Amino acid sequence: MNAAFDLSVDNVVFGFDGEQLQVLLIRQGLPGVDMAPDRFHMAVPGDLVFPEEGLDQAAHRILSNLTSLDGIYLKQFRAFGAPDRVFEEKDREWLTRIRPHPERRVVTIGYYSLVAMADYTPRPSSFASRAEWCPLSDLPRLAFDHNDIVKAGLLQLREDVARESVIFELLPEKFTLGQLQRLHEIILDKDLDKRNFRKNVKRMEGVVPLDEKQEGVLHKPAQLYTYVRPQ
Amino acid sequence: MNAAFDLSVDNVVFGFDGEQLQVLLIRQGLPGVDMAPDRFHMAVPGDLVFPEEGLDQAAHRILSNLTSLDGIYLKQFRAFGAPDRVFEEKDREWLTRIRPHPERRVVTIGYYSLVAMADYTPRPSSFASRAEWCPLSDLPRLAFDHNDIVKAGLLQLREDVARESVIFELLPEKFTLGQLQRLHEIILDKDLDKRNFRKNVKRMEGVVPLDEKQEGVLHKPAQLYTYVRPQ
DNA sequence: ACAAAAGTGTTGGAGATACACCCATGA
DNA sequence: TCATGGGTGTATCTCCAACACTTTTGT
Repeated sequence: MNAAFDLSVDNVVFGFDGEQLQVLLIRQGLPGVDMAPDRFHMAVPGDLVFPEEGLDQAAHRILSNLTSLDGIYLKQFRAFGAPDRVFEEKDREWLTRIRPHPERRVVTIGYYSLVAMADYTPRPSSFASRAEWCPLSDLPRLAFDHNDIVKAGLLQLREDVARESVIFELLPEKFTLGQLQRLHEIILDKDLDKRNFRKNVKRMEGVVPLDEKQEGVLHKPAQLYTYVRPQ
Repeated sequence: MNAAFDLSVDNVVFGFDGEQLQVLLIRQGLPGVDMAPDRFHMAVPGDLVFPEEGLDQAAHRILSNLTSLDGIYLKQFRAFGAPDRVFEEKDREWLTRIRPHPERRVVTIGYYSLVAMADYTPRPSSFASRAEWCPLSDLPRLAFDHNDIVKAGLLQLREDVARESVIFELLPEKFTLGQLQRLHEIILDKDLDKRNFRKNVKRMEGVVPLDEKQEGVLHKPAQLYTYVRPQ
């Protein structure tokens, strides 16, 4: 009855390269230790919440520590608390080496975040010996229940794209309507009609054309747009 | 750095009486102790998660314990983890008397649930010395951050009403289209046109007319309907 | 000249909105 | 007979889906 939990935050960071959605993964290693290749897992960047820290605050701190990504959009989407979240032997081993209370049950709060890959290059640090983008369509087996967490994050993203204007976080500051459309198509996983899509964009607040065109492309250069948050 | 958290679940239970939305509250008392009236708070039914228990499971168990409501719709909507969630003196005092580790920071997972008030009469037990319905429009100051939790639960409910067919959980087994419309109006907080609303219902799966009419009302009795979950 | 993506309008159908009157019952 | 909510249809408008050709650039 003397329940004590560890609390963590896991960030599903989506990036967009103009082609496909990617997820930011870290390699769970130990500082200064070379591990056998089958002894670690890839994972979503997450860590324990500090005793005196709010959840959103923790999510930002942890993401910044592990990937040097700062001031980005982060949204809590769900708690994951199955008692058997940590079920693989090598996950348990890793916890034993890095956590003060490795046996403790840990409940995690899932956040998703969006990043324009062009604008940010993540730099690993701390216990993440590498941080890298991985195409969503090609995810490996991840640590703990992180495959579920990514899947749930994607579902939430899909729902949010329609209502909020979250999506612009994934684009560089200057973008073409083609990029915007491709991104919609990828997130919603369905094809959209170009002319209809452009009509909708015209009706949309905040998408403003610049006095600038694409350069260095091997086709007709597109008009560049930017997004200014309404109000 | 030796973080240990308590983890709880709080259930925002919405009920509908045909007139307005209500929320189920418990009076946080101590078993067998008469407390001065200003020494307790009303609260949403919640309690600590057991060490070996899943979150959804805990939500059901706790709700059942505190209110004798079983097998009802429950949906996780958000975690609340501000470090200062417990800031009132009397909340702290209450925790001291009832919790093994009253000083521990507690993070709570918010669930909302829906109940047809006509079909369920909650019965209090355990440390809730009373469970009662309270109109949403007339909420008192609640314990901890429970006012925020209720507000967030309502927002989530609003979003879910359109997509899912959650709403029928709030109605008795047999209901009139008038009741269904009023419920929509209350949840969405806007007036709907009767004829248009009825057209939409006709297009909706699962709403089937019964061979029965309202009785004992002082106006033209309405056709009764029931909801059968599609498939 | 060719390849590759950008850009541009119209039409038909479905769904949303707005609107006003008669009906059945209990008191 | 009156008060109360139940029940019904039509016209208009807006939004959505379907559809094909010309333009501009780099190679």
